[in-house]
Amino acid sequence: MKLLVVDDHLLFREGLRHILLRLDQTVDIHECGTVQDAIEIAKQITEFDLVLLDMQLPGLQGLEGLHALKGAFPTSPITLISGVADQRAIAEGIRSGAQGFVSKSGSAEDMLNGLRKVINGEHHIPPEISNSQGDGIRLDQTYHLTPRQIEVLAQLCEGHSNKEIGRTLCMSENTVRCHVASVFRALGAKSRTEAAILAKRKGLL
Amino acid sequence: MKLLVVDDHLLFREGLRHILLRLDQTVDIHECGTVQDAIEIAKQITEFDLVLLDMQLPGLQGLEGLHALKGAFPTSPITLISGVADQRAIAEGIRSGAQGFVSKSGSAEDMLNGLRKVINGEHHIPPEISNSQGDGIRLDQTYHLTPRQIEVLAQLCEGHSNKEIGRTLCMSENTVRCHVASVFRALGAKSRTEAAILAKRKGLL
DNA sequence: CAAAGTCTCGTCCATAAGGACGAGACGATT
DNA sequence: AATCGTCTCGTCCTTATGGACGAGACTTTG
Repeated sequence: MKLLVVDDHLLFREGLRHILLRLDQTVDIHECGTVQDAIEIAKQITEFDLVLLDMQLPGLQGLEGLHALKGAFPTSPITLISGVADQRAIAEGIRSGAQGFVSKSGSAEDMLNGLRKVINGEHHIPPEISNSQGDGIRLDQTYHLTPRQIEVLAQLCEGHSNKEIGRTLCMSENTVRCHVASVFRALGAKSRTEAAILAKRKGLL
Repeated sequence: MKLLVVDDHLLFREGLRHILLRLDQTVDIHECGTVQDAIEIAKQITEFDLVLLDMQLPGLQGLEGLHALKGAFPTSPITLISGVADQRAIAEGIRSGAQGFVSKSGSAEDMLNGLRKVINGEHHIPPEISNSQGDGIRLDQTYHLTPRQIEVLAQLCEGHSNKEIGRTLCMSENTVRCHVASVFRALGAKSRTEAAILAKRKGLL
């Protein structure tokens, strides 16, 4: 069984290797640190039984990385790994063709069960995430922020003024105000300082 | 030998455990996912030979977490772990009393060498980081803030307005402004959002 | 095609924030 | 006793912030 692990943390890959050995004694584990490296590997090996992709990577990252990887390994099932269980990103990942998702925070058993399902051709999403999408029981607030709002929020979190944000993002100060107001509504913040704190605390960037 | 690993990713902890076993066959590894949990552990076990702290954690995070952990284990050497080698954060961590730093991206051998140094009472900073700062980490920037200024800054970091701060600290809004202005001068901040970020980043509270 | 969402920019207005002064009260230091 | 630092509060002023509208252009979705 051929596996590919794409994660920039060597130590994490080493830990993962120990876990993956419990899938099957004959596993053949290939590793790399970036999507770019994975695409290089694709020139030699065109198919894996499973590709594990970290969502936080240098270079091609998140969903972009997923799309690139799908192009490199069109027939291999891809499972996403992430430290932060961002529901929206996961949902979009599945919609973009990922076969499953496992959390870095979960137990080794949870991970192995999920990966076995994916190898068998099923999909896998941790119940605590799919539940909150199904019943609408949102335990931890998933915020809907548009791309532009996130850019503005990022600048705001650096302590920049509306005028400065407008300059760096090439939009009028009025438009910045508009996005800032939307962000405040979305986060329930009363001031930019509060928004910055919430953004950092909730890991919205 | 008693070790404590504070990292929210169970899988990473499991990987780390395999690495740490190579330090010493008799290691007694304790684990938890947050600084809050670590403080709970401190009620039973007050001293470790080494505490490993991830800098990206939910809840108490970064330097704030480090300060809290220093309080819980005042006599135990603390080594920071991070996926991103942020020189500034590392320098401030060392300045705040951490004994060393190891990168998640490094090899297992690098990590073990670093940890051995820390256990032996030395400091450890990866050469690629200390080099780029020249001949070591400079222990600079000590901000002089009066007690009242710190109280105001703490409220400011909660996202409160001058009026609110005045109410909670029993002083006029004018006096709050005065203290805020002093804090800005002391930190070199241009806005309250920037001051809040700096205060959190430098661990001034 | 139509509807919905996003991004853009504008106006008007009230309030908050921030800078630059002065000044009195209080305690500790010299 | 005199000085220094801190805390307190005030005024005057400019700028920044935030809320509440409308409205056109553009893309995506149904």
